[in-house]
Amino acid sequence: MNLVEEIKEHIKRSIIEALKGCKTAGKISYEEIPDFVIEVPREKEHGDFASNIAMLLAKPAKMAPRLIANEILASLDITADPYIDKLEIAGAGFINVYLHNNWLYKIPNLVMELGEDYGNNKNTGQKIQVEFVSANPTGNLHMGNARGGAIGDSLANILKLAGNEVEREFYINDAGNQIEIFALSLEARYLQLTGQDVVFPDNGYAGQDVVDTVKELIKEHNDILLELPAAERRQYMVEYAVKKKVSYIKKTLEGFGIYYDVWFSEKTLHEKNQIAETIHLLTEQDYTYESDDAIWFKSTLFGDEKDEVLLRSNRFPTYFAADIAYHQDKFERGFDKVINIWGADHHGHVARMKGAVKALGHNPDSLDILLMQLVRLYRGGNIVKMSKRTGTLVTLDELIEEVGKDAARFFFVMRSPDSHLDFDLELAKQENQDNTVYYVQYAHARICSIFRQAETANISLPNVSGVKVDLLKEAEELAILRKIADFPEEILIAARNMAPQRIAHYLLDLAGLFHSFYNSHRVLSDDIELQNARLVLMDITRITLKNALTVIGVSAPEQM
RNA sequence: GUCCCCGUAGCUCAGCUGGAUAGAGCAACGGACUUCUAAUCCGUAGGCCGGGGGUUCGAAUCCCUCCGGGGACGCCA
Repeated sequence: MNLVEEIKEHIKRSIIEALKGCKTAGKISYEEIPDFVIEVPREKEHGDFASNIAMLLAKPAKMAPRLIANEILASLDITADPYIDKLEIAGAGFINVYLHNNWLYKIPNLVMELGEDYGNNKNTGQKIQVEFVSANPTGNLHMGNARGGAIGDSLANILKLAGNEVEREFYINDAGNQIEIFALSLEARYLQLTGQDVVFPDNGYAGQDVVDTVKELIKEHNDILLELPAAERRQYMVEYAVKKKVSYIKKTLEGFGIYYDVWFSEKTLHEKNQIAETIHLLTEQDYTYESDDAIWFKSTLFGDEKDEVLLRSNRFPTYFAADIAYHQDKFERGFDKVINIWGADHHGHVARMKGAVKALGHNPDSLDILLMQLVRLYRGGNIVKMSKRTGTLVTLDELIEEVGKDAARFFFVMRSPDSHLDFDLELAKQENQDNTVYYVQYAHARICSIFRQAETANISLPNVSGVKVDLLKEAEELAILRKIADFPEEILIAARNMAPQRIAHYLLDLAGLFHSFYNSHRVLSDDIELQNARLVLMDITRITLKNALTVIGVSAPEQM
């Protein structure tokens, strides 16, 4: 249920009706009605909504915008209109729409009725998959994964509220080159730990966590390892380590409030021969060729700068080949839209991935890739170079430990995915007190406190149906109602633009309006009817804050 | 060299499908607690939206170009 959208549609329909009337009467001549908007003006003095129709129609109708607006208003009868109170022409030809306040008084009932579902929009029938984080199971999660996690999970929540069926998926890169290197790293550590003098591979995973994993392995299964031939031992170790890493990743992400529907193993693509089949499909369409002993995809046909290797000269598939097979699998599973959250360092991969999707006969627009700029980590003003291979990184676990889940998620999601992010851990810790997430959480806690206070005085939340909500006439009260009314619309915009940061900013706005209200008016008072109306206002504010916080994975504490 | 992202208040960043007088937090300055949590509020100050050109009735927003910062360009993933 989205009241704002409903009213916008109502205004739009009314204007279109009026225009048609004008055309029939010969007052305005036009071929087609341009795609105009009903928007919320920045300035409150410009009404509740405004439309730009007259300006857009000026050229085709060969008429001054203000004259067009005049004609529209003249043929628009609003005397019995359920929402519109007043219309006026302003500026270059804007039509400003003023509503009766009564539409805002529908909000309390609506929010109370929907509760935690408030914010939900009507079903689109679309099935969307969001794939995010998908970190290699060869090491710990780092800051970039943390940002991807915060953005991906929030976006999935937003898309759900926007009326879509949503699935979250984690792609486990448990095959290919880096797994080979991982295996060699494990083996080297194993041999070192059992007293042999071996050189650690140059490009190996040097992190302490690899050593720890091997130590655990030795402790649990050394008897098996001793018996196995080298190649089988390596295989055994890597399977053990990947399993450990995946379960660690899962646990850490759950600690960050992220739960996946599907954990998809790259290895299964190899095992089920899906990569070969996909390459075969491309070859059938004549999109591949052989050169230098390798098999290439003609990605230049799809706007890429150069062709890409699918099968190396050693006949091992590249990561790209596996990824094409993976996307083929996704589309075969029937998603209307597939969204990937990638680090910006993968941007070169976008054009050829879309090309491959198109080559396979799918609409490339049904694949959306949200590129997220990388996180640079600082500690006390000094940049920290992060590398899994050298083992110098700050893990997501450490981040949660140092900064806290709520602050970290809010921080990541507050900024646009497009913006480069410098994260100074020292600063984040120091700023803990001033962190904006607490401003929002405090608003929620304060409302809960009012209800605790009420309870000690034996005052309880009245049933909304018996409450005179039209007693809420103060500017601060109306502003809160208006903001709450906007929530479902805000979800739609955030979904359309894949912009989770909008929800964080919405929360700051709503919390700010609440704090202003709190400082100028009292909820609990001798005026029982007004008190009841305000208790309802507080409760729907609390519900909306909580729902929006839930969207971005931040908790709504009852006390602080 | 080619491609991607960014450049908005002292700092960190918002700004929707182009819309009317440019927004928030922090920092600065001045105020507000006998009353539901002062982790709050109210007020003041702070801007050539990197520069230039173009499209448009209208540009922070779209296009071109230049400057500055970051990143990607492998039979790695």
